[in-house]
Parts: sequence; structure tokens; C-alpha cells
Amino acid sequence: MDRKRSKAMSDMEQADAPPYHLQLARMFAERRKADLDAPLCPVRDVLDRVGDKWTMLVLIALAERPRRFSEVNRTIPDISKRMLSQTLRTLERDGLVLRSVFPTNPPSVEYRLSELGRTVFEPLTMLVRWVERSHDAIGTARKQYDTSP
Amino acid sequence: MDRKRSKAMSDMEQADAPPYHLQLARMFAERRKADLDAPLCPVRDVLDRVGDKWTMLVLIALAERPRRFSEVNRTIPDISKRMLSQTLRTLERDGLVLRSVFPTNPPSVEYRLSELGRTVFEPLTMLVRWVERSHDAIGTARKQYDTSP
DNA sequence: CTGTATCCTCATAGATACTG
DNA sequence: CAGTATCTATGAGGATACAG
Repeated sequence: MDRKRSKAMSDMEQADAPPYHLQLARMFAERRKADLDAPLCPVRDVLDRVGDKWTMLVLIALAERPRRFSEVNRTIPDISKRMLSQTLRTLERDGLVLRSVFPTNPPSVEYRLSELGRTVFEPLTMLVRWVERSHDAIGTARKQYDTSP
Repeated sequence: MDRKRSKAMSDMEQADAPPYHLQLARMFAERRKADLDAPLCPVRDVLDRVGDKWTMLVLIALAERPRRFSEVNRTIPDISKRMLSQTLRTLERDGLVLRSVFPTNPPSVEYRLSELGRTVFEPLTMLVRWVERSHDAIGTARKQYDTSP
């Protein structure tokens, strides 16, 4: 709180920044009064999507290249058409995915990442890397917890 | 796939690395055959937690300093004891949170982040920043989607 | 204070059938 | 092919009561 901090560094840099857990704590401390747990909280809003069963898989399915509805379905075999449709619609509504209809016969519809959609992959990749770095430690912790008293 | 890439740079650096969405796409492409959608997939496993209703809020509640059970409860007023207890237990089991019982009377129990627990905040902060950068764009996209045909 | 046990409800996703 | 409509079932989470 009262630690001296050199302000001489580029303030884009995190050279002397507080550790991440304290950064986040402060971000949320300021926000709490108003809307942390409110349904409007944009962070919760996005976190809910990230954590939901299909959104991530659908985004990843579209990461490499645009795909048609049934292509995506084949990429994720155990998603129902209902859920795939709903997930894609939400992603389109949020502007992460673009939808193009080609009036061929039979009709074909192509889904692709938007510019904004591509940008999610940066933080997401960070998260996946954390998982890869940590999942051994987590596994060990679980084993230990489960075999304890 | 076959683009020339200078290997002269530090391979810790991402100077000439492919964009994140392609990185992730490849990570998962390799993994898909085995266990992408399997319940064992560690990424899905963690993502489920990140997206669940309370885990993030509890972690943030513990970010600044250790807290007792009822302190956390006051920090997150709308969580039930049942859910708080369950969330804390899961976090403890995963080794992200440490639990210390002090045999005072009445008993007091303190929860705090483990070393591993603190490390989650780096990727999480990235994600929160992405939300802050993007939520205007998302809001605009939604408004447009909702007022369209 | 720090939980657990039990019951109950409501939302979400799966299955199935149908349509442009 | 690309969806929507309807129905049902499962399970997460709230309420309440109780316990160490």
C-alpha cells in the first residue's frame, strides 16, 4: 500500500507493478460497491461464456479457418445442433463471430472469427498455458487431498 | 504451415510466432484425437471452474489478504454458506487455497491463496483486461444485432 | 463461528421431430 | 444443409435446519 515505487519507468511496463493478484483485488475493490455481483458485471458476463460448455470449443473450431455449420458440428461431434446453433448465435451477437449466408442450393452458411473474435485468443492462450504449467501441481494436490484423513 | 520463420530469435520470444488464434488451434488440433472433449481434459476442467458462478469471486476475495470463512461470506453477500463451503473446498483440493484451523473458541478458520493460487491471477488479469478493452465493442455489436431485422 | 444434511426449485441442455 | 420447436430430465444452487 505504502511501498515506494519508482515512477521513472515506462508506465506501459510492469517493471515495478504490484503482483497480479493484488492488481485484480484492487480493480474489483473499486468496482464492488456498484456492480461486481450484478448481472450487468461485464467480467462475470464474459467469464460465464468462457466457462460454458461449448463456447470455447466453437471458437477453437473456427480459429484455423472459417467453417460451415455442419463442419463445426463434425469438429465437435458431441454437440447437439440446438446447442451449436445457440452458441454460434450468441457469439455472433457479441460480435466475435461473423455469419455469411450463401444462397446456394442447398443453402450454405459460413461462420468465421471477427477481428474482435481473434483478439480473445491472446488471453485465452495465456490461460491454457497456465493450465499446462499447473496441471501437474493440481493433480498432485488433489491426490494428496483425497488420500488424507 | 510452410511459412519461412527466422529461428535466430530467442525462442522464448514471440517475435515471429503465429498469431494466438492459430497457436491455440494447433495446440488443440494435436490434442483433439485423444481428449479434447473428454471429461479428463485439463483445460475444460479449469475453464469450468473459471466460469462457475463463485470460484472467481472467492479467489478475488482472498487476493488481498487471508480471510476467515465469514469474512469471505461478507465480501460476497449473496453466496450461500453451502456454496461458499463447497467452492472453498474445491479450491483447497486443487491446491489453490490453503486452509488453517485455529482451535480458538469459537473456532476460526482462515483461508489464503497458495503460491499456485497466486499464479492464476496473471492469466486472469489478462482476461479481465481483454474484457475491459472489448466490452464497448461487444455492447455495440449486441445493440446492432438486437435492432436488426 | 464454521460448517453439514436435506429438501426443493428452476434453468439449461439433450432428444426428437419438423421446416425452409 | 441449416436450422427451429417442443418436451423432458438432470443437476446446480437456494432455503432451512441442525451440529461440533
